[in-house]
Amino acid sequence: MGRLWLNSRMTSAPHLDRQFYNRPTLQVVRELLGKQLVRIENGERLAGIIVEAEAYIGEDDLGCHAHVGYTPRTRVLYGPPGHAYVYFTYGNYWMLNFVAEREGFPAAILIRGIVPTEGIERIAARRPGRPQAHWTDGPGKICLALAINKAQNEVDLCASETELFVEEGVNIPDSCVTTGPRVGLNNVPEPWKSIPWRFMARYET
DNA sequence: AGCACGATTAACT
DNA sequence: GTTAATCGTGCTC
Repeated sequence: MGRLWLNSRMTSAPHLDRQFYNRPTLQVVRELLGKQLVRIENGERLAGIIVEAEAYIGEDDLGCHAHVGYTPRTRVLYGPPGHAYVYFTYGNYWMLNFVAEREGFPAAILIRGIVPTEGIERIAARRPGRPQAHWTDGPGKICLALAINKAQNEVDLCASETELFVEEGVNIPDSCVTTGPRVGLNNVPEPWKSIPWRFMARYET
């Protein structure tokens, strides 16, 4: 895959709109593969192609934070789609999610892997001493690399002037997509522990 | 007020 | 493969 065409005319690349997120979560996750995540930091674009994501769908999903219902933490999940849900875990790491489905139904997509495309030097500076292949190959690493934390929680991904959004990227054919159980749900009962809501793209730069 | 646990990472054996 | 680090969240007392 060559250089992304939109790099040379980025000002014309539109944010994905709210209707993109206002759909069944599994459909949104699949279509997010290959899209470009963009973080505007001090006017500079930091970006990467999304290659791994997971779905967390509703209060019935015991792996989803919304299984505890409406709390201060899960409030954003019940809000309108197309917003960021950023939470803190393991005492160290931030996790970036996108809210999906209609307002009132709590669902989110965890961004687990991206391939950096823009702002490489700034990203590298935040991942000192580590090989490029491991800069953004985990949900906590993405937030470190792109300077995402609680300040980005509840950010509107669809607003015209937003610091975080998704735009068109590259096509990922079905032949390059694999699915499997979500990661890290060790104490979650079946079937939620093993349901194949993790989506991964084979993507060669 | 105290407790158990976590949608992880990096370092270690 | 195993494990420590580290603290916000939600639950119990």
